[in-house]
Amino acid sequence: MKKILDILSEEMGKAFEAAGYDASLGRVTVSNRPDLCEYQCNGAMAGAKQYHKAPFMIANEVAAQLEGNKAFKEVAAVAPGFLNLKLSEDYLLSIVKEMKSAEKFGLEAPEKVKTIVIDYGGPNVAKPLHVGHLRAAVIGEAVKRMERYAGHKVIGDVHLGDWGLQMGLVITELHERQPELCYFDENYEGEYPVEPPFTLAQLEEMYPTASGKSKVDEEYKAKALAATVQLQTGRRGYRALWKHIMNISVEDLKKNYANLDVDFDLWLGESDAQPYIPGMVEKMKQDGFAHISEGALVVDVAREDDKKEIPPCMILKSDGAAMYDTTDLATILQRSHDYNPDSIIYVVDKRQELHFEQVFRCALKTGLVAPETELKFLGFGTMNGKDGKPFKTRDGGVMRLSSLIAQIQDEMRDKIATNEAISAEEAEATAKMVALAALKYGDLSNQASKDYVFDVEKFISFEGDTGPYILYTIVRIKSILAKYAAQGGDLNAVELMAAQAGAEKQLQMQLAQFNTMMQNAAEETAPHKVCAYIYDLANAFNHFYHETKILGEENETRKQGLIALLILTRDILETCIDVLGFKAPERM
RNA sequence: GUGUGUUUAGCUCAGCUGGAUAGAGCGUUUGGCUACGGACCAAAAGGUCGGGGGUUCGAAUCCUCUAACACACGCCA
Repeated sequence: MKKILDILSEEMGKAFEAAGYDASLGRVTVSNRPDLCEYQCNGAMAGAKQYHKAPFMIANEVAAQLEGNKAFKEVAAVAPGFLNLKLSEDYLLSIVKEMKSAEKFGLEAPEKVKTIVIDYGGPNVAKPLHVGHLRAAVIGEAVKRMERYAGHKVIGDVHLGDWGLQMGLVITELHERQPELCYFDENYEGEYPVEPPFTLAQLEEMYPTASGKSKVDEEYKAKALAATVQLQTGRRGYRALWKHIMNISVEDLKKNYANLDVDFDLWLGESDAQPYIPGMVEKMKQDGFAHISEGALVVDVAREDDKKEIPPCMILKSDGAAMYDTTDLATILQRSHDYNPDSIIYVVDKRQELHFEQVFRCALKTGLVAPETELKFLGFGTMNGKDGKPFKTRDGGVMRLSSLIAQIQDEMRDKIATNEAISAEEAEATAKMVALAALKYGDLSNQASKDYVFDVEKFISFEGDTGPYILYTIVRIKSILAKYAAQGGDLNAVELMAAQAGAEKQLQMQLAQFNTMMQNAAEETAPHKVCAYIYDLANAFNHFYHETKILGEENETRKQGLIALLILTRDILETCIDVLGFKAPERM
């Protein structure tokens, strides 16, 4: 169904036309002066110059044309030329009713259904998830769900970091510790053991140790680099070790992501793009795109009109190994081959923007994807502590994601436990649900591209612009509906009614904005707009709630109308939080 | 050095393709439960929108200069 502002703009456009002006001047927006009107049109002022006429006169002429219009209860021309509008309650009702019966509450299917691959997560195997991975997961998941709700075909890929130097580092460290293992014997021809030679905990400890050593020990680093190349070029024992690392690590990653209610359609990684590398490199050479520069094989991606120098894309390092340019390019080729996507969206730390700029240019230049393919970099900012500096543990270390989540869940459990007589199991489950909402809403309500302050106290608060406040509102609605049903009311037999009071009308108008908001948020891949919307909606509801007697309403028809409004509000709120990636409990 | 981003109330942030008196939350002050969840609601105080210049009937928003901070800038990812 059409968006309410388009419907109103159309009516207004007709009035402009009837008065002898361009219909495009009739654009209607939500009022920024709610004390004066509900909607407004500023077209008279915009058209004043074009028609050499005082804006106020134009506004008056247009207002006269809207005399008796069914959509507007009131149209006022105000100096210097504003058209202040109030909606007819009956007309608003017709819109809200249509919305209620429409699929996806009136959100129209996109003109073209796009196939979108979304690359988020980006965890490195052999390394525990830390807070830095949180934003990618949370934002990526929301964007995935948003685009899917908007009607696109969306494929989420975790894109594991499983093919770089970190693997060489782990292998080297293991060699230092257990050189006798058969994996290191180049003459070994038998089967390798099924059981891995290390546990998850050992693995997680080995990587940072190795990483630390390589930074101070040149020889050690050289070994790790060599091991990386050997792994990539297929050394049997290293591949077997790699497989062990993968198995252990991916299992753990899946568990962690499941805790966040983040799920990927694809668990591919850099290594899966490996088969595409040789052909890709060969073709880049043949087509004359790749050349040797300072010992490495590169593709120039600089352009004449660049404001700054863009370094070339590095296809192979001077030692012949692939690096992240290479795997990202090969991954594009792979995705193009597997899904022929219209769009690939990368939800990645914004500090990698230049790298992806190079990769995108290279992919387009060398023809890895069709020229019309959209390669989109959705960079997110850093999570800072309250001091404004990157988020760390108390002793300055990197905080593991699981610790962070556990901490928030603990605090949430304490809060909920102080309330009512809820069973321990329910309290536990509810605490997890509310904690997740707090965490995700806290992140998503900020613009993704900006750095933001991660303030646990603020996020888990039940007051203000927080996840728990949104959940609280939903739970409150559910509670009333449950009571209504318990009193013998039939939730399926209620019908919306025209608003009778200001707060009720405000609520209906807010509901009517849903499709506008969702389309806009999806087009702009902006989850924070969904957050802003549900916050406004929750406020509109709570305001209405405090003004209106619902279950105590004596007129049965009116009571049913109010219940119907509650149901729609609940449904919209739950749809929105589902898109954001969290859920509301039945009570809390 | 070059480029990108940020700068809006004490703090954390919104502000849609330029429009009326720049909005929220937290914090501060005050008021509201014998109605359906007071984990709520209502109200007040608080801002030369980093600074200068320009475009426009009209600028937080567009252009330009400038300051501070953050980030990035070939063989890690």
